[in-house]
Amino acid sequence: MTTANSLAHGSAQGSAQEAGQADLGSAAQRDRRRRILEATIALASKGGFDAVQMRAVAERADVALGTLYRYFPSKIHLLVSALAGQFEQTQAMVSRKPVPGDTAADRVIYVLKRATRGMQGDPQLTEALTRAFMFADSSAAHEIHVVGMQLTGMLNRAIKGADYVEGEEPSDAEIAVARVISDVWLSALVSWVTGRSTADEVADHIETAVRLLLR
Amino acid sequence: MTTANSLAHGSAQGSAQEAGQADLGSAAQRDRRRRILEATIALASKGGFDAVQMRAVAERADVALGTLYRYFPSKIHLLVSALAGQFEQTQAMVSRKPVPGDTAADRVIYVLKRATRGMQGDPQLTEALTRAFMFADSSAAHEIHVVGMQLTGMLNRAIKGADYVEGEEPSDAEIAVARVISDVWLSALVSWVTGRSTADEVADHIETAVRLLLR
DNA sequence: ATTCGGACTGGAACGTGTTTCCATTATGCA
DNA sequence: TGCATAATGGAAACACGTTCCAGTCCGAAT
Repeated sequence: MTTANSLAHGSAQGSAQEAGQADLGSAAQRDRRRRILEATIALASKGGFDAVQMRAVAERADVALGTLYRYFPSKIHLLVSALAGQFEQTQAMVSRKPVPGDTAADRVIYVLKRATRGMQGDPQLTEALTRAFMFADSSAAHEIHVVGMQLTGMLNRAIKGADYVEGEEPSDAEIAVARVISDVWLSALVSWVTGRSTADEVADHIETAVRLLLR
Repeated sequence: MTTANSLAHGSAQGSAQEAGQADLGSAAQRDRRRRILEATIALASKGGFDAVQMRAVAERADVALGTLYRYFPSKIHLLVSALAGQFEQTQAMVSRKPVPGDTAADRVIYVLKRATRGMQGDPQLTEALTRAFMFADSSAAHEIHVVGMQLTGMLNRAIKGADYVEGEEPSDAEIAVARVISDVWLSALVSWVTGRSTADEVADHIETAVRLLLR
């Protein structure tokens, strides 16, 4: 019996099947949650972080402001959850076929460039999600951890390439490399989002870093 | 407890231009600026990002709110400028003697661990400055760039060790490595600030990354 | 000394994230 | 079916970053 409000964040817990989202009790609740995240993405996509205003999200999702806050305890939680959702979606698409490339470096670069291009295709959305991720404080540690795991998981799959096996644990060295790469990727994303780097510079920087790390 | 305040390069006085920050004309103005940054550090040190409230800073610095905004156009600008000041101070202390260590990796690790320990000694201040840095948008691009340069400059000096020469430009490869390392350091700092990593994990992660990059 | 222009003060006011409260509506259980 | 409880809607209120304005102070030019 989930006590009262386990519906808050959409993450792990209940075990359950369904890889990602939380299992909300009723279909109506699942639907509200979906509408909220949908509205969040739509507003972020149109106007970035500042355009994701809680009143606007609530109105667009057709829920009361108080309800929105019951589902997501802050704007940051909301946006980071949305980021996790987007990631999951991307991962589902990517993980259908093995990553192309002959070396680990090639595969990682392929994956990252693809992801980067995807994000650059919707700059406002990327700005909103990235800034939320970076601004998050410890109260959103759990949501952030979920995203971090998605990211390093994706990288580990790319590093292993065809040798990748579902349950297999990566070695410590592999984990370390994946973490460093995701650090670089996030920093690069931030610098792009804040207008300090161009898309090309981001791509170059990531490629350089990966080749330094996977040699 | 870093309680900074000697960030104004003492000379600058008379008239001239002085490379660094805009040097405000009158002594009273320089003093206001100093008081503001001092108040910012004090409040941040006591209660972190949230405690740096613009009204509180203004009151503590004994200036009107409007004046505070004339000196620093937003809370983010204020905090990132404070960060630059702290950095400058650290650098001034560190740059007196050459960095110890036989290899580039050792020197870089030495410098980063020292800096990291310094920041961990005042967690609230670090949280405030780090989150401001990460949340900054393009309007603070200039302030951020200053900090980035300080950081990569510090790293380049550590990489070169005794061979370091003031005016000499680092090679592209060196710049790339320094940037990757600073990316890792910032990410590690963020994860520590948000409670996702312990201080030891941060130290380990940085050491691992540096050894991967400088081998 | 007077005047002029810009900087400073004090305070009100606005926007948006967040909290709070209560009436109303769903939901599940006996 | 009727009731107890939880969830939701609706709206006001609060907190803090930010903006604005009217009046005051100060130094420089006349």
